[in-house]
Amino acid sequence: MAATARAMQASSGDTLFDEAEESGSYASLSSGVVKLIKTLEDGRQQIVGLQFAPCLIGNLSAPEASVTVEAVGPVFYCKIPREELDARRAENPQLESHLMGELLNELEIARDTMLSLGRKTARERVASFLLRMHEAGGRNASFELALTRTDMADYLGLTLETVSRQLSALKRTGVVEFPHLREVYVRDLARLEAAAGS
Amino acid sequence: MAATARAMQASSGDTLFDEAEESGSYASLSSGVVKLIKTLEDGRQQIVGLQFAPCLIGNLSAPEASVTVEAVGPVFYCKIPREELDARRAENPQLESHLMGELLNELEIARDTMLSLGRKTARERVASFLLRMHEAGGRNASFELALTRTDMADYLGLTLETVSRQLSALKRTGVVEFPHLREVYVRDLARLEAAAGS
DNA sequence: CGCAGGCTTGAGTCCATTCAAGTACAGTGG
DNA sequence: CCACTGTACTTGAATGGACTCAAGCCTGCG
Repeated sequence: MAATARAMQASSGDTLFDEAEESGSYASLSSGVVKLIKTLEDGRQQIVGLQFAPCLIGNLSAPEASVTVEAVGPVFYCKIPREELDARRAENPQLESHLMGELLNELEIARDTMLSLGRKTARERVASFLLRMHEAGGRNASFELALTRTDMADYLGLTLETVSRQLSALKRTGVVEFPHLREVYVRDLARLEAAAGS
Repeated sequence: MAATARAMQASSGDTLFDEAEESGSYASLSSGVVKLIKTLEDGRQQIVGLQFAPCLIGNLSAPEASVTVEAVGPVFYCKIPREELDARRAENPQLESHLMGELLNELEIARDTMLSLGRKTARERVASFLLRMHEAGGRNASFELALTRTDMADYLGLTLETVSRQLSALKRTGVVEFPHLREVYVRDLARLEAAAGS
């Protein structure tokens, strides 16, 4: 992309940006998935966003990140110096409005997640999550989960045991199958949607 | 402000925009508070945002609102036709970047709320909320709550009984006082912060 | 083949919810 | 001025869903 961009890679669990720490660059994710994490002093943590390639990572308004960004599985990305992208944003309204669109989309997802976290049961949260991954995977009956059970728990505001139990229950009742632990096969989409509770 | 803007007012509980419904205008909030609500089919609802005057209300990317917007107490605002504001945005990069800043701020708040909803206890959520209102009110020891217990519950992902119990507990232990139900007096800020758990 | 990390399952506990009274308070009309 | 009414709020008792703690099981990999 940019002349000064630097190609990088990271493996699962590596930190790309640290909460409240300054960073001189953005990152353009070219392949893989990253999670955005917020942590309480005592270690409890919540995944407040997932980003899939291709996308831009980094706080558009300040050099300090407001979340920790970690790779989920292997990740390829390019570092882009702040000054460079900021200069382009200033002179290119089309880029700015594209970024605005992405931002609005993230806000919308964040608010849906707030509804989930605040008002849905464990069953509904897990089912909604499967449904979203199903849609992200082109509505194919079988798809791959990027996240471990622990990450799902941190994303859904549950414990990993609860996530596991809910997945088992969905499997037991014939709604989905798990050919390979991280692979999901949707057997009864209507019932999965019903379980997600909208 | 704009030549074509129309001054309006609404009372507590009135709906300014309806979820998934098209609207030909934005609203510029000149006084009062509004809540952004998402609702599940069975009626459970979650407040996914609060907006305080002065601010702009409305979906910047599409004419359909993604949330229901309701007045919290009496509210004064101006309707601004979509085309008008959109035209200004296109020709005025400074306005656009101001809006971008507001949006980033909302996203940040949404993510903090996700951490609250997903990982904090009832006590911590209620204490954090009081703390945020305390800060919004200029860190004055006593301040007014804009929300009813029911609204607080919908914002914090709790029931109104739980909110009430937590407030009573904070009062009983001498952390805060409630001279007039909606009025809060912070008696021990350090302990309130401790109860908020960061 | 054995280890380690990820996952499942079980038993018991606890925090928030539900259901149910009962209290405070503002507004209204007699 | 005071009873009346409705809304907001508080408090109690019992329930239940998700959590904690604790084994044990897969499975990929060295």
